[in-house]
Amino acid sequence: MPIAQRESISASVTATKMRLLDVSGRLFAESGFDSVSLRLITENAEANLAAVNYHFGSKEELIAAVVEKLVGPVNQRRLALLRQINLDVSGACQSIVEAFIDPVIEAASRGDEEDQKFCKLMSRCIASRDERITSLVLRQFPEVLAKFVDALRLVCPWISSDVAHMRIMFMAGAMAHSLFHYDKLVIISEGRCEISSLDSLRDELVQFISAGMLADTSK
Amino acid sequence: MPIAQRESISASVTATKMRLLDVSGRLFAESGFDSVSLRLITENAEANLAAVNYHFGSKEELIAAVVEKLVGPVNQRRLALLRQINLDVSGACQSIVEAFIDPVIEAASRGDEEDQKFCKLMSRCIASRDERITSLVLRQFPEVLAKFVDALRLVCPWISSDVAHMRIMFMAGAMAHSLFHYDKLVIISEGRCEISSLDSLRDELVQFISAGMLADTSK
DNA sequence: AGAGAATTCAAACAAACGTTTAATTGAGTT
DNA sequence: AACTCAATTAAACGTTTGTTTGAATTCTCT
Repeated sequence: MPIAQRESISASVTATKMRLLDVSGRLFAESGFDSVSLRLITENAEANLAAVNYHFGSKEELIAAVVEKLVGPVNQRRLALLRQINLDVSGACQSIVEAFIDPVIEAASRGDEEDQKFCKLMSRCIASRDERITSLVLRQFPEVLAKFVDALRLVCPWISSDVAHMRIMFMAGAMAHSLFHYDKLVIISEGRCEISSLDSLRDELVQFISAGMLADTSK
Repeated sequence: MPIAQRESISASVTATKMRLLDVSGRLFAESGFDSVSLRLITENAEANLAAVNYHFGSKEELIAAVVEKLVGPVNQRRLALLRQINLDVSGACQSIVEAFIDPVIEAASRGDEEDQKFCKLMSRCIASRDERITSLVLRQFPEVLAKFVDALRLVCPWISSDVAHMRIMFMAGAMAHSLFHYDKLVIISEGRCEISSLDSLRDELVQFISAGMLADTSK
């Protein structure tokens, strides 16, 4: 039924196309990109099986659309937050770490979906082991990496360029891993670790990584 | 009727079976567990297509064999190293971190294969997003987690149980992520970061994580 | 209302997958 | 030499996958 077609004639994005994007993201978060079939997607989106190929061309292009829609805004927000930091004040290192992490937490909390789903999908993008995914994600990442390395080395002059690059990688890994698995911590710890909210996870991540960033081997 | 029977004679492991295990590990490291077909495995192992089902029962059991053969010894070595640590001396925190990381580095360097392949496979096991894999890996992990949490809290009494659990998770994430992606750092950094050996990566990991472990929020 | 583009639909496609089957080999035992 | 049984082989099985097709339907605009 034509209800929401009041606006935007030329730049029209079909309701079905948006539904496919939305459902795909939710299913990809749960089971990964490969495990989710087009049949499962189109059934959940109440669309025809051929809808994905019609609107996106192929499953691969659907995945690309989901990934880029997800990581693009996050990286832009990271750069925006980084620009706002006064690198001269003490605590600037923690601000850098927050500029990297908070865009993900914000996006997760802002979403109409549950936080978990978003975190899992984001984690699958950041730390994917699939070359087809990483090539999509890493396309935007060189700029982010370079800017954060520069900022980090301004705040911590004793860190070499190589070490700075590695530490950014450590940060990404710690974040991606814990974003994906933090809800399992209760089980793995056999009840010894209580459920932690996403916000408390964020706080601990910032503390841990900030301390790691400030580490001085030569000291 | 061929039956994939449990090894009544424990010493008898066929040459074909060992070749399948070896080739599977190498291929799984490159492309992941799902993407590698039994046909590709058996061709590379110069065995018949039915060989996997004959010797292991199913592909799933082959994966389980590969995973357990890989992560089992590493976890045992972790616990052994942890027991040897004198938790009273200064620098004990770094020793704990080393006890977690070094077994992986040792196994990678000891292998007859290239380091990269081993690291990628190990990383796929540790930080897998596939429930079927994580359930295998995490079976042994509660003991490791509990022991490392206890040791960490002895050395850093100001850390709560919840925070200790999270920091172990951060450590695993930083390690797994960098083990898998460190060889890509040259490309992502657009040449600004030189190739780093596995040993130098290990040293920086230890420095970074040790500092993170020692972080004191209340300070 | 009617022409034309855009979308949806059911059906079929070829390819790849893990698994199973039945026949065959080959060394060790009686 | 006949028998045994684990191991290997070629071939086929039934599913599932992404993709394509052509007709039917719905929407847009004059």
